[in-house]
Amino acid sequence: MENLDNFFKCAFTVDNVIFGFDEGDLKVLLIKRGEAPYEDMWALPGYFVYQTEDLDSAANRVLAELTGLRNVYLEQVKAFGRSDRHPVGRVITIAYYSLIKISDYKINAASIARKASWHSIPTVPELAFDHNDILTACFKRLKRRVRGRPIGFELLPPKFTLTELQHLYESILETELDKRNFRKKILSMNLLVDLEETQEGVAHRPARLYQFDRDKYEHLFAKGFNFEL
Amino acid sequence: MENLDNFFKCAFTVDNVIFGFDEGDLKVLLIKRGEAPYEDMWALPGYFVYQTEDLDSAANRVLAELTGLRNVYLEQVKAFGRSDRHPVGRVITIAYYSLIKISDYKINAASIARKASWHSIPTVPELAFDHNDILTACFKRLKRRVRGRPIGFELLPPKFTLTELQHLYESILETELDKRNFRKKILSMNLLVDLEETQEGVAHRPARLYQFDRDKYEHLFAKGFNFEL
DNA sequence: ATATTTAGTGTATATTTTACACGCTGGACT
DNA sequence: AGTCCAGCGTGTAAAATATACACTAAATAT
Repeated sequence: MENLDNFFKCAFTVDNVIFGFDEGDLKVLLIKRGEAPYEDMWALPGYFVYQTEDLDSAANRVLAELTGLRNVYLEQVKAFGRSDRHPVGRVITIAYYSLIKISDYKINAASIARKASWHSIPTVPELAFDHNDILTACFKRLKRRVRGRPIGFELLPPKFTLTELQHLYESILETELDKRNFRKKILSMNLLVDLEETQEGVAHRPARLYQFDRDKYEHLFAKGFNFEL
Repeated sequence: MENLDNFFKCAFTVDNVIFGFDEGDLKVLLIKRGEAPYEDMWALPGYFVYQTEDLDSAANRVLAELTGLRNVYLEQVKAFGRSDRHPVGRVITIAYYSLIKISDYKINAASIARKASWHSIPTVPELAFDHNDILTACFKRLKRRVRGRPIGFELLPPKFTLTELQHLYESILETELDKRNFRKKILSMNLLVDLEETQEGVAHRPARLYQFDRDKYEHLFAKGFNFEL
């Protein structure tokens, strides 16, 4: 460890599975590759880690470049490093996933240039490199995490209905939930503020709007409270 | 991604948190550094990943070199890559933890040369590099994993008593468990074979010995069964 | 024989999870 | 104005699970 004998020309990248939720569906942002290898295939957004850059910063950078968003939920999942995973050289990638409010996603020059678009999770096509493996690992992590941390709200607009929240959980957990039991449980945590407003412009009885009380959660969490759905 | 512009001289290593269980205590195998940086400090066993080597293979290699053991439980946790984490150059490390039966640990030339020794988790000293962070992350992962997968058995000899098993869980979860409830739960899964043997040479009523039925677990798991303690 | 140490066992209570159906409310349509 | 439609909002009983708890049994040591 004390010398440079074992340093060689190699690279590491970060790949970021960017999740969004829209039209009752969990989606992931993919980009169309414009060059070999894997030209014209869909791939996860990723880029090289600069020499003096922390991994988390690199992941945030990739996210900001593509979506214009900062300070969003971002979590490292693991490293992927099969020695043959990249045809050009030895490239290890560190996989992250992030959760964004799809309505905040800003189409910018980079996202146009890289032909970014949203794909429903259940119908993601074959991806470049080992990106299907990476996506699977990140989705699995999200599935686990969402039950023990109140991160689902990262995917919803600030005001949401309980039905929207339920559909979000159903998409992520890939299961159906009972409406009454879901509401009982989520409301019993007292982390949602009833805004005493209702939806507008819907062709049926409008639902109440709620907001997640982050401060209250942080406070309870510090005292040992555990979110659990 | 298509060219080598972003390749630079760097390195990646694997660091392996090797857990063992002995005398009712969860332990970790540390080595005493023989050279700068961090000379004479305790550190996690780790080494460079060779240019054509998979990450998992490298982690297994580190483990085998030090302990002589192969085919043991090994799980990647995450990458650590603060740009200043290594004083000599840019070194990203991939953290693994492994679970071994401490009685199988073979003291060999490498472990003598690297001055390897076991340390109780609660009293681990300050470590080189960011190795305390790595240890913490791996321990946390183990804590979560051990409740949802039957991996605790990896740390015990093939024949064990229920009290030993309970103490193992107590060390990992850092909590006390109720003897009757623990037994009820673990036995109700029907994954333990009662060997109809008892301990020998103990100065008290000898306990029954059990064995984990791995085949049965695999079979049940394939059918959707979930271990849960 | 008796003291010491750890093994092994069951029940009652509290808590959590699950299953389940109908009236309400607003807009859309005619 | 009346009716239709779609999705909202609500409570209870039964089942399953988790928790709390204390004594007798079996071996060695003295």
